[in-house]
Amino acid sequence: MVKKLLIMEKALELFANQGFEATSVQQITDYCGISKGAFYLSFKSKEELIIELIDYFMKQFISDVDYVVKNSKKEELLSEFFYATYRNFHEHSNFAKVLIKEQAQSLSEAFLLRMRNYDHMLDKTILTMIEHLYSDAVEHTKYDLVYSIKGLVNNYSGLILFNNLPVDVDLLVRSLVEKANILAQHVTIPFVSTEISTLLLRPTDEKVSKEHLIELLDQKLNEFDESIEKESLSLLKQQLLEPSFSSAIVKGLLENIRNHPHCKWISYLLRNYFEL
Amino acid sequence: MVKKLLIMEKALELFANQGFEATSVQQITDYCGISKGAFYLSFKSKEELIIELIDYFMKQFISDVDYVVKNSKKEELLSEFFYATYRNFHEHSNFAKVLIKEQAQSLSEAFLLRMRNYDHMLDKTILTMIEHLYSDAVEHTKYDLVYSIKGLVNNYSGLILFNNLPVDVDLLVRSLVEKANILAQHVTIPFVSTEISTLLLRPTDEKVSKEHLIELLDQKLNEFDESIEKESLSLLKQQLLEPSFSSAIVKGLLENIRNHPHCKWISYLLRNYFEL
DNA sequence: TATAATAATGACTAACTGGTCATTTGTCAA
DNA sequence: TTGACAAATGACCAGTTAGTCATTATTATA
Repeated sequence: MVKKLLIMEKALELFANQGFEATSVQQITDYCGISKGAFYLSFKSKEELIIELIDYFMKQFISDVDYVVKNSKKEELLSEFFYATYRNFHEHSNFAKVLIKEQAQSLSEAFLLRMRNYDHMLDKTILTMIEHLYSDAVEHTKYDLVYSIKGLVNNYSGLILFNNLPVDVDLLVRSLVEKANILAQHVTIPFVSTEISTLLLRPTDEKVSKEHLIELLDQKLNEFDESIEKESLSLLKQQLLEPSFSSAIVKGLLENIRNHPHCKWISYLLRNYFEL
Repeated sequence: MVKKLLIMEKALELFANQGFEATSVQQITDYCGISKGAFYLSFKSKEELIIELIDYFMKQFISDVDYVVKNSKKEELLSEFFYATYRNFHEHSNFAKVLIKEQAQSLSEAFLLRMRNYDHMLDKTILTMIEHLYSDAVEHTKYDLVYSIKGLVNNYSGLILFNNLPVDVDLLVRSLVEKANILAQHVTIPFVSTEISTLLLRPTDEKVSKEHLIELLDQKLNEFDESIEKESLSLLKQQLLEPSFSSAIVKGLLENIRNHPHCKWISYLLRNYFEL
């Protein structure tokens, strides 16, 4: 299983520099110092690799940002959001580069749908943040604001990533916070109206079923040795099967697993399921 | 020569849908209904095709926007800028898609440098616009504003192009104008400072030499039959060799050729050369 | 040590890539 | 009708691609 991560890391590096299409499996295996056959023991195709990469990093990114948004004090919410975003882009800069490069690229339909799905989740998180911050004041402009904020993030990220700019993180965040606030307070003419937003924010995204969550929990339970994490996962499974704990306890249990990289996603899903 | 345009058009369509790397010369020639050999009679390589595409459309785009910026009344300047931008993106939507998709893509070094060059020209035009509009009021934030405005354009363009949104152009422009004005008036914490801008806006771009302009003029003169355009070009060449006309006359001559698609670029270069 | 099970290899395939060039086709004037 | 020239063809080349699989190496178990 460690080999899989090696391949993902090295491949990501190559993708970030040359693009997905322009990087061959041979190049990846050479760069990893493994044989071509070994690659196909870990991934059943080159496309599966890119999809796993997308899943791996987007799940972390979205869980992280969503947690921050839902657990920050109002006065720090916006800056915490931008810090979280920057942190993710910075720590996984190769992935960020691939993301920006390949954003609209065709690749496969499967890839596109997946990306749109994650994008949509991020939209919802940002919308939640905006509603919480400005409530009724931005009723007519909130969807427009979502895209403006995403736009700000994309612009400055691209600028920084592809020009290797020296970054004063605090300045960057202050600058972004100011812009977001300014736009929220002064914009009166939204381009993305409520009508248009219905075209963008697709109506239904499949509700995560209890069964699916339990399946995921079982999977994770097998991965862990005895630990706080394992115990927490086990208790969360109990709560799923028959609710008995108070929401404070559930929240605490989620907190226990939150910081383990392999639990961020399940933690995000459960937090939404329990509506915490 | 008409075949060259056919190839460019059809290839652009494929590039917009599949990306440059993912489109083969075979596909292009099949789509054009010509043989592979015929392709190589028009372009000496696949890369030359993409470079010619970039040149063809970017020259039109930049000349157009630059003209609008330098010839609009102050109160309409911003909206004229956004209209011009939208018009170009809309009329050449396939090129716009390629541009957004392939923006950061590796491709070749030659391609990258070329793109950066055009990008830089656009930056300068936007900067000129901002300085003219807000003068001293944005002294510390103007570089940041350049990237914010470019960001706005990119975001909304991407949104519209890749989601096939129905567009109310007037609304779009009003919305963008408002945002630009709001940012210009309220932003106090620029991320792109004067220092950082020196890293982005490269210091020197080779000054277009008089000889180069004359060469271009001669080239265009051969293309035209007797016409107002040809006469204007000829007079402009005279003016280059030994200035005698007043700037009003020169401006009029430039106006004569401006709208001919093959003259937009030379018109842009001359306008900058004569500092009109 | 012997046996079974798993991990890893890299030569191989079939399909496709950008690009070439001897050959054919089409279009003129004589 | 002929001949000269340009335009267009597509079989072909050498190289690369994603993916396979018989073979070999490594490890664990008894």
